[in-house]
Amino acid sequence: MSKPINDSTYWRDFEKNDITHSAAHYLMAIDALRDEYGYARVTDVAEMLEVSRGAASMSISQLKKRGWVTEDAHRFLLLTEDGRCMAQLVEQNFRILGKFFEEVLGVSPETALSDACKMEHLMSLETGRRLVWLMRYILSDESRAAKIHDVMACFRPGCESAEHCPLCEGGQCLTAPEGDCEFHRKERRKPGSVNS
Amino acid sequence: MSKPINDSTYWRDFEKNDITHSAAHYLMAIDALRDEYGYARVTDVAEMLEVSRGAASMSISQLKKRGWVTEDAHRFLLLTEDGRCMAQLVEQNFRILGKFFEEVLGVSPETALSDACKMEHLMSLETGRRLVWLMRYILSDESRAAKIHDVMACFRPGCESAEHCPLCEGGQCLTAPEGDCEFHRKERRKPGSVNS
DNA sequence: AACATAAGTTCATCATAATGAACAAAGAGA
DNA sequence: TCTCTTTGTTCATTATGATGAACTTATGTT
Repeated sequence: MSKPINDSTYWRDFEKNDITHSAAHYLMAIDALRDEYGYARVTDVAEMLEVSRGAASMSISQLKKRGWVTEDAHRFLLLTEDGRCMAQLVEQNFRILGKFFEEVLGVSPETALSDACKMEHLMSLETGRRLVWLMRYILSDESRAAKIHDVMACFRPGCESAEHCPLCEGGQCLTAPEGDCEFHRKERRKPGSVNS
Repeated sequence: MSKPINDSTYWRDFEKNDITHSAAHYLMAIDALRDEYGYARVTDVAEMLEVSRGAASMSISQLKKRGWVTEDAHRFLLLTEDGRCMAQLVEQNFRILGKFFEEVLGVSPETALSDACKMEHLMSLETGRRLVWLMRYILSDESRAAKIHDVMACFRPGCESAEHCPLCEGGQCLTAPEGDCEFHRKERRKPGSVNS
């Protein structure tokens, strides 16, 4: 088994992640509600996330057991130090990924935010910080930023459009073959999709 | 609700993703096994992924129902056109993210591969293609690549070490506050971790 | 033919995360 | 006080994805 992709030392990391997508959004909802209204109740969280009150109640009681959520003097929901830490980490990752996808890669805001939201709780602190470092470098110089934007503006999917590809030459080609499967047909039907 | 992070139009996209992390690895395992040995059976897949035969059997029967897996003339597992398409897409995303994290951001191989593996099935085709485009630009010129590597080599977490931060000035600071919570304490204990 | 091993499926069980219905408790108004 | 609404919890159910045990159905070997 030479291919590392199914290496059992990490393909199950997904399950052992510090926080689930769902839990992250419950924490962020409590944070956002307290920010906006000064308090957060089970019903408010349920409404914000558009889940049933039952689901919110059960999920939040799990978060309490994990020590991420408590109640304040008025019995309103409150993030603990650990809970706020997790929420901020995930929110930060969301902003980092969203900004990178949209402002550096030039992905449509729709797709950028959707992708960022899916990946936000899975990116490690180290990777997130380094991505910020890269963005800070790229965007710190006007002409450098402009050059990147120019390059990304004439983005075309596929290898053919590139005169010279340092990626393919250095190993495996990283351009997905445009197959005639269900997925690519759906992709081509998308409004505003960029396809060769 | 001005914050888009909990916007219900996309926080549930996570559940509605085309493929689950688990399903992606079953497909990739079948692909890898056929590549290496010319055939793939339920037991081989179970062994490769280190799951029980029962789990593999049930998961694979789901993949058959979805039309991603069939059997060949010898009753060995075989990816359909759609199945191979999904597998290749996810593998491509894994390679793209892994290469980006490791070779551009300078993340440790361990973390780079773990992060890539978690995110591989969630990155859209558009974002993946654009990330390849960016990498091709960055790595196509020797001095440009060297400059990026220099910049990333002197990476330090936190804002303080940067003289000038175009990210913070343009909006919200993207550097996660170094809180004293369970998560950051664990992070600091990691061997080889980069912390201020 | 008889027996052992290998391969694959099915079942009971568990965990997460959702729904909707039922129910309990707390407040508000006539 | 009685009633109605809001709030929150619990329960039965569903779906996914895992385990381990039991079981069936090959495939060999002597």
